[in-house]
Amino acid sequence: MSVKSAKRVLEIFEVLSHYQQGLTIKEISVKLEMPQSSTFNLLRTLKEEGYVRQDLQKKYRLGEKLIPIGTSAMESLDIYSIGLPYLQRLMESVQETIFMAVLSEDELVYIAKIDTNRSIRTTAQPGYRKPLYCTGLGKTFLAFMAEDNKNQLLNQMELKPITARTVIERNELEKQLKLFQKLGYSIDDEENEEGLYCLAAPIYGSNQGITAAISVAGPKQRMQVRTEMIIEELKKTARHISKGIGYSG
Amino acid sequence: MSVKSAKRVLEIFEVLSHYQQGLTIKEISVKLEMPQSSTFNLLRTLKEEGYVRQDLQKKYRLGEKLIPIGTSAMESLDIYSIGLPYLQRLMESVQETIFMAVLSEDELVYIAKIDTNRSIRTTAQPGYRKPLYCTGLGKTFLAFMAEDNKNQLLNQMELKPITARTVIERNELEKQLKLFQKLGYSIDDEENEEGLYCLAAPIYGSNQGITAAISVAGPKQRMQVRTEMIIEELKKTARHISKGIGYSG
DNA sequence: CAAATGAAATCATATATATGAATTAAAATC
DNA sequence: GATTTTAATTCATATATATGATTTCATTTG
Repeated sequence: MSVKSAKRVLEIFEVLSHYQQGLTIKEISVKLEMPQSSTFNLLRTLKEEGYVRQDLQKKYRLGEKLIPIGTSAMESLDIYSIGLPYLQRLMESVQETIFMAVLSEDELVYIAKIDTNRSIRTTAQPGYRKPLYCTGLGKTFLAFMAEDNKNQLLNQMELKPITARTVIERNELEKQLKLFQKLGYSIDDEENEEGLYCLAAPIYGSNQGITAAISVAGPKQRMQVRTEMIIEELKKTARHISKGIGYSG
Repeated sequence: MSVKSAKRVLEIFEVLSHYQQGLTIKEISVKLEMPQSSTFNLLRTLKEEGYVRQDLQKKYRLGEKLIPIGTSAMESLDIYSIGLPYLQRLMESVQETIFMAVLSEDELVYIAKIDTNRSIRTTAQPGYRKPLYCTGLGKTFLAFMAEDNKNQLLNQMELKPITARTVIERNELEKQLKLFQKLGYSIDDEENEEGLYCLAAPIYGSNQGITAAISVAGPKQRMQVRTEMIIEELKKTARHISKGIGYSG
């Protein structure tokens, strides 16, 4: 049996993370379907400990204690410290922005972004979440994870259009995933941000499964004239990092 | 009354954030002085929800769910989004690294770092914690917070030497704080990192108290030849941000 | 390979928490 | 500024959880 109030604490964190402008007790209790009095007690505890705070309008927001906890969670990933130096070198050789992400339930979480001096506009940042179906990194997870895991995720996934090019047909998406599997890398052709073209590859860990994904992202045109070279460097880097974190396949 | 298992969840997060290499159930239960069976139940719940995970050696570590939560906590601070553009301009005018931090219990938490192209070596990063007594930002909090609050913090604070110049005498520290109060800014002269000189100033919020602190950090020599100009820009920026977040003093 | 350590799981019951109802406080509306 | 609406808080008790003891299983260490 799971501990009810422990689970509720997590649910409160989760919902508050989606409402950075804060929520009232009522709003939280309605959204999480729990009695106001219980919500009140939990929030009081969390507030006492600095894990939530109340803003000027008395609305509850996430507290500052969670900031170093999140950073620490990121750094406790072996892939993080082992991967960074490789990503730096990848950036230098391809001269485009590099991302690394891990899977968190049905979303990806960015854990690194290596900027170039010729910077690009992108909403992705370390610590941000994005859906799987519309990003190069996300499609990499889907393409290279276990078949049944993939199907389970796809079944509960809503394919909302983000840009004009977002793939919103499940069949089309599955066809792509099969292709990526064969190619050993994934492509995101402005499916998530206008003008942004990404190439992404899987990183495997000691459990022999996909553990993370890395990508090279840049303006479509600049990327396309060097696709071959970028893919080669990308896949090489992914192999090196995989080996570095214990993959032996 | 606070909710026991909710509080324990937070204690688990806290202790795991200090042991990025992971802890066993036993270690956690000993450190937090709670029964193993209770610890087991809580960890099972946290693991089910992705807030902790077990590494290859089965040790518990913070889970990936906490990463976006921490980022969101940072962004939910009004000072964050309001302050950043000002910090960017400050960096451009002084051409040194800029930091911003908030207070979290008895520590400071960095929430921004604006790099220059002439970069410096520093261990400080957004999301990291540092003690108050040995940093420019920390001493700013101590100097500009309410007197009784300061004394309470100083009483429970151990002044460990970090570098050769760290102030480890309480009297000496209090003398400094009084001086900083008068000056309107604080100085960290290699007290936390060799070679690093910082000037820091308080940011006040709508509650009329210190809400955050910002600093300019750079190599001692480079900083000292321009101290006056830097202090002027620093204080100007702090005033602007304070006004921006609702200070009316 | 024996011994020790640690993890996982189960259980009955003492203890802590969650709950709905009631009360108070705050905000919105007339 | 009275009235209504909505949110926050308190409280007694039904309900859920935490606990220590115990067992099993797995892994590590000597």
